[in-house]
Amino acid sequence: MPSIKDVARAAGVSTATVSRVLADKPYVSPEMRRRVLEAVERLGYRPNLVARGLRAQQTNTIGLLVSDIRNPYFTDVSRAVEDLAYEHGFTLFLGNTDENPQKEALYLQSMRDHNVAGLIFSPTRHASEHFTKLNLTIPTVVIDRAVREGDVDMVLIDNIEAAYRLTNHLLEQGYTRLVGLFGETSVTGRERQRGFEKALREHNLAPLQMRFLPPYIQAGYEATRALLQAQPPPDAILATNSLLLAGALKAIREAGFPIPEAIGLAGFDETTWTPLVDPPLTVIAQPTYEIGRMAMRMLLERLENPDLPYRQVILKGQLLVRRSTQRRPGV
Amino acid sequence: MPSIKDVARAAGVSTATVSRVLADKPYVSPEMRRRVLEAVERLGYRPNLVARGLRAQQTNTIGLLVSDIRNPYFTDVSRAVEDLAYEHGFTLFLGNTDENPQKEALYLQSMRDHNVAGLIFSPTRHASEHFTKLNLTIPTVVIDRAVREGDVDMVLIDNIEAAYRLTNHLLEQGYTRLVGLFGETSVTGRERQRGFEKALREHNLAPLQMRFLPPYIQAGYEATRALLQAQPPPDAILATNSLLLAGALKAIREAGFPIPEAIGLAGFDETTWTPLVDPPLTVIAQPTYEIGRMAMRMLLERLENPDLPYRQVILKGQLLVRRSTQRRPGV
DNA sequence: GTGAAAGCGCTAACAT
DNA sequence: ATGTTAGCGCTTTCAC
Repeated sequence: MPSIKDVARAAGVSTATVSRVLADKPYVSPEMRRRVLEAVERLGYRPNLVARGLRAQQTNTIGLLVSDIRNPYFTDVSRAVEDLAYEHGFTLFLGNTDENPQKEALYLQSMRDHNVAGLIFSPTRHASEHFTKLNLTIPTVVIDRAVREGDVDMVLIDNIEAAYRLTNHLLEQGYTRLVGLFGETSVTGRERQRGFEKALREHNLAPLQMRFLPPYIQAGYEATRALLQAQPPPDAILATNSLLLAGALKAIREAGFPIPEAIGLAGFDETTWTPLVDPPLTVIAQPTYEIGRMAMRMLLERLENPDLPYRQVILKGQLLVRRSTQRRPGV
Repeated sequence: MPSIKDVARAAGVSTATVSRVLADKPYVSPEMRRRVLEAVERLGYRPNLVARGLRAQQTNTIGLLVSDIRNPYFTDVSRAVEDLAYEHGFTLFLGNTDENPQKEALYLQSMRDHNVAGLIFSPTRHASEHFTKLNLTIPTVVIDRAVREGDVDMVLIDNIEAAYRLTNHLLEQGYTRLVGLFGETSVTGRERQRGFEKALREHNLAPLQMRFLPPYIQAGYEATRALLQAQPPPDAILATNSLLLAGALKAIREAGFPIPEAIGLAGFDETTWTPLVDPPLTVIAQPTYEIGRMAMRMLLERLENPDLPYRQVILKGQLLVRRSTQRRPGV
């Protein structure tokens, strides 16, 4: 790998001139520019980004910390983030925290140690509740989970409202014995629970059951299996992420309850399969790509202008009504 | 951010001693070690990885280049890679190439510029056919797509065999007018086509149609829609990745052909939804997590020992027979 | 055992 | 307009 010195020697100029040419700085004669570019070309020179990062005390990397990239929500978000990062010459560090505060802390350390320019970050419940204690000096945009205190940019959806809307839809369809499955590890789960309860309360109903679960299909499956044993069983299940939803569907299927007649099923997150399963599922679709794009855009703006006031962007989920909750198709 | 100098000053030693202590080098007196560690603790010192990377001419990062992280195959692989990377103190750079040789080339450049220690890489068809011309000096493990020439470690599945097995299964079920949907942009698509044709030939049949498509649901959907118009229509469709498969399912559904009676549907890649859709889909399940883990393990071994002979690991896909191809449930 | 000093590749302040 | 040089933070000779 040739260094800037090699280029300077080959072009018969100083390294400073090479640097100037490459940075498109003014005050370089056309002749010098030509000679430098020729040498760069001939040697196949590429600037060493590690050296540049050290010197500039600033790298062109950004860190993306999510709980699990396999969660379709984060898969989509990460794609959006990466797209925009790529367009702007940033490279993406990816880390899965597994909703584990310790792993999360290690990754935050690592991102700092790597001197990333910025961070897009979906904090665990623990981190979102003690955000200021994290002492993040890196420009950060928080996604998906609201942070109580602390100055940060955030991109969120209105979880309470979305869960409220979804629950109301179930109630309008005549379901009354509702069960809620929530993520236990993020504040998002709590918020969706609030919307769920609010809708029920307004109808003078109480939840039949509520479960806070880790974000795995298996967890949704096992919880649902158990819940279906109750006498009388629930007549509707609301699962607040795509993993719990998939698990719930599997359990209801196996138990032989017809959907939507005996039991209604609704959840969060539009994925490839929600319209394709049997029956197609009613969900709140989050604008995942837009969330990722917005987060990255806000980060870029903050890098450009650190004094910007902190902003909190709240996007709305979209209710997609499908057969899994259509108990009254005629109504 | 305190630097090693600050630690040295605080501990009353030289930076060399601090470095030695942190690297757990021998020949440091217990007293010095104690003082250094105390100062490190007190100042909250963290080594700057950018500086270390420059000095060592070696970073603790690895690059993962895939066509699209949203493809469930790559989502799973990336999770496995990240797990193992994390366990070994490596941080992951992620890039989507979109099957675009130019974007791919830029990313390969970028990875080199960042001086990554190693690369896990799913080449476009173009790159896999001209692999030596890529002139990769970084230790690399190629996944998913075989590379013709060139010394590289690879982790693959036997695509010809898998497609052959899947096609035979369709033929055994009595389907005869088979259509194949293949990825156009990777060599994987070609290989699966070979297995498809081989099975047909052995039954003295010819494919009704074959289509090479970009890896998008929409592409699978549109192609299938068109294919179903034929007179007589196909009686089975084989889609060689999960995106084309989802598109095909959607089109068949809309056209109102009952699966598996009027038309059989089979494909590649087990995902959350393949067992949950209506009807559940027969697929070749690739051991995605194992592929990612193996790739990363091979990379770590090569970093440890660059003189290792190059290895090609071929894993077998697993045929999961479900209702979508069960035309003869009794047989 | 410990410290002084060079140097990884780059940029920017300063000198000319 | 161009060159000289210091220094980003670290590790590793080399000298003592």
